[in-house]
Amino acid sequence: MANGVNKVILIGHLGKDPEVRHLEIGSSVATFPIATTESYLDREGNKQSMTEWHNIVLWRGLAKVAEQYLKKGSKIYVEGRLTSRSYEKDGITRYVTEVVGREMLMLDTRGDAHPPMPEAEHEAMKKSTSEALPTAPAEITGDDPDDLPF
Amino acid sequence: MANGVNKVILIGHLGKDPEVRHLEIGSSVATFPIATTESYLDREGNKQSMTEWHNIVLWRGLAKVAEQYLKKGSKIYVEGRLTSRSYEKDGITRYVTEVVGREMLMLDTRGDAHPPMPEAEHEAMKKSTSEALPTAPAEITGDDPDDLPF
Amino acid sequence: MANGVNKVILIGHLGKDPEVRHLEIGSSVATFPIATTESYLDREGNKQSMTEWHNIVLWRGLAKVAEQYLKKGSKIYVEGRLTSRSYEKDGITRYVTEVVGREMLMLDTRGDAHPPMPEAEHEAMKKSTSEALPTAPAEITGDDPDDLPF
Amino acid sequence: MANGVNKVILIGHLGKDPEVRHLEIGSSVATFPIATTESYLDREGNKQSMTEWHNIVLWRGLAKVAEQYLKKGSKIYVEGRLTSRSYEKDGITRYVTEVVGREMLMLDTRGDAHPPMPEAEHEAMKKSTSEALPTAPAEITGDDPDDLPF
DNA sequence: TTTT
DNA sequence: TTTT
Repeated sequence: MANGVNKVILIGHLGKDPEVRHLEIGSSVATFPIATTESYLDREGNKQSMTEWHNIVLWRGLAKVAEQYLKKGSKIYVEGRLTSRSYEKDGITRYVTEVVGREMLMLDTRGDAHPPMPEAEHEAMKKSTSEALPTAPAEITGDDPDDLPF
Repeated sequence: MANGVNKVILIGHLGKDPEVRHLEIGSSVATFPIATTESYLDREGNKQSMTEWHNIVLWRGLAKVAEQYLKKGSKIYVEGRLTSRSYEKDGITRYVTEVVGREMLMLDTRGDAHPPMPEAEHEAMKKSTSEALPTAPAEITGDDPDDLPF
Repeated sequence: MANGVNKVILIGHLGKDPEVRHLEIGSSVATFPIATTESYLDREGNKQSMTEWHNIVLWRGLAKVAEQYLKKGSKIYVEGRLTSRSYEKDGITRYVTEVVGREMLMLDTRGDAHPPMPEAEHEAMKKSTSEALPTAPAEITGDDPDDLPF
Repeated sequence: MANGVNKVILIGHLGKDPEVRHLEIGSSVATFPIATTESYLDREGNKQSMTEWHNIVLWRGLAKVAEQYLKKGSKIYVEGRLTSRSYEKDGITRYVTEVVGREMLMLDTRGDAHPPMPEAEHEAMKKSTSEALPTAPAEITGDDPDDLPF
């Protein structure tokens, strides 16, 4: 039952170029690691930093943006959900935890090429018509159910 | 340009019953205040608490859930976006800041009636078909563009 | 370099009672799994749900609250950071991803006992003295202004 | 009762240079507006964007960083809490909603000067000593363990 | 291994 | 009043 919340928010740098796979279905998926580094001062007042690595998975539109615009070193914001899965390797069950991105922002202000349109996960928001009503919602919806590969 | 993030996460209690309006278009909107209370110990070790009031706005499916299941005192989780708007009253321009909810969870564990189905903003997630691939995305998409009034 | 963000927000239920260890240093640590369940409707309109399991780690004050008040089935909100670590087992390097909680809220509205004081991670908030100033900050600080490095 | 959550996460650009006040107490406060812009495609496939303006308030160390490094146009990440307050002006009670920042990150990758040390709100993190234990916490604490009430 |  |  939807009585749960599963939300991850990260800002970090890609540790590698994205690996992108184009699926028969017409969908795409990009995977890459990002490092998030938080700094602090230790007891002696020395600067310390904590770096964590995260496996990021982006689907569809976000995968395509990743393929075209992200590379090792790129700085991004990702909002998504935590997932874990297991797989067999050498007869041993191994576990991987990944962050599946729902939103992604590129944070490099370099004069690089830019995506034609910022992306939420293969989605486009609709124009709202709220007039004198309370603030209209920021819908994020699909334009056409047919472009949803599921 | 979609280089921005605007996210609010609240857990609090309704200060009043929701006011719900059913719009001609077939859509609905619910508004109500919630109080979020954070506690802390002051310098003397006394317990202090900080309460803030927030104007919540829910549209469509979430408005209907609010109408049916929320009332003064209900405890909820809301994730949404901050918006501000102005209006004239007595010849004076006034400003209101509201939180437009994208997701809402009811947190009362009382034996009350429950919504038939948890709601993201008038949306239903689609079944994903990811097989042996990296963790599949948790899509939140509209089932039918026609039920979107904007 | 503190140019990173690493934030996780979860609402879910404990899959087991917390395991608590009291360390020589006088500190405590509690660990337990929680399940977050998100629901959605698939293409055929059937209800589907996605459950993910997360390893939660709570330190100090939060560990003590967990020890006293949490048990299998308890519903909680946790805000924290994602961390991964490796360990050897049977000559194989294994990886674990955990969520180290910075804030925790108990969400059970049952008539159970409650913690005497809500806890942020071994912190107490200060009374603020802001009067006619912009909204006072919700400080989370140590007890002694002298240990504030700015 | 700490049964509440009040969290705001924004990424946007400063609309003006920060206004900084240095208080007698030795503290500082910076205020400035930021715009968050989210983009989307409307039904006709035209690009639309939604911009919201937010009043940001930063205290102490964060105020000093703002004073030194932020200016009109700067891009930042802010995590904080929503607050509202009222004031009288021309005999009329007016309301303001502000976001009091707990964490701030500068997101400009321009070759500008950088703050000596990233800042959380007047806090310094401790070096953790967790070794063979579960992932150590990313403490944000005062400098003196004795001021930890647990 | 949780919950509705 | 910002930015791309």
